[in-house]
Amino acid sequence: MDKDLLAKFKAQAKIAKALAHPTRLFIVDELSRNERCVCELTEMIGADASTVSKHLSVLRNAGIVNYEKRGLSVYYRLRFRCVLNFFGCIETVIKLDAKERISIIGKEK
Amino acid sequence: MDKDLLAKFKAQAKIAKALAHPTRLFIVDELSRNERCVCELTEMIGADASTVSKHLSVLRNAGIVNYEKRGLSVYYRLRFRCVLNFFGCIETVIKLDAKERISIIGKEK
DNA sequence: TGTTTATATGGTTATATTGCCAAATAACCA
DNA sequence: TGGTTATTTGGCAATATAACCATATAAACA
Repeated sequence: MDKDLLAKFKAQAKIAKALAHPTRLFIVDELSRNERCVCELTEMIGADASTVSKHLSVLRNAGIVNYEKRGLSVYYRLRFRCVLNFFGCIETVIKLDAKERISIIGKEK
Repeated sequence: MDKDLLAKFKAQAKIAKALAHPTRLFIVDELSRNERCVCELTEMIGADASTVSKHLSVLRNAGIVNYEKRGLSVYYRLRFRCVLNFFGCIETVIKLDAKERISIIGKEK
């Protein structure tokens, strides 16, 4: 595979990977409505604060979110709303998949 | 987190995860132009055929690709072109990120 | 039937990811 | 200054992923 092409796909994969976790998708979804501090997200998610912080660092590292410290809290924001477009498509995949699965029941080995 | 919401994000994460590898992104990109058999993809990618086959099984499993056996070969096709929309956004993230990184050089600790 | 070719699967090893706890850092306030 | 709260970081154990080799399956054809 061509070197430049490979670099492009590596960069893309990094971002897809950053989104590839239920907790991080929840965070992105939540941030699409409002900025949120870590403690709010931690409360909503119900995991250890350090776990949430690490998920946020993955999103930060991929360039998907921004943050701003105000007082004791760190507020995170979505940097690109277009990330959300992805999910429209994903929903298509999931729904069609569910439909086909129903029509296929009993046909699979 | 709500149970249904969690299930939704798990389903979405499965698809994002399936896309989160350079080789699989290459495959999706290639299939967006044309159907391809495993041997063609293997040739282009330059990895072991078993490795490519496993990547394809990940994409199959996530519902992203379809396949059809003809003779000795198995031809894979993209099931949803909308998956490609994602990459427009990803490119935005990557490019803006590169720009900002340049303007930040020397400012990072 | 036996051989060849294309794919898929099982097994193994190396590496990466996840989640928690404990400890460090940083801002605020008494 | 010392204490409190919010967040991040380091470390560790459990689990998942990726790549290869060897093997199994399946179609084509002599």
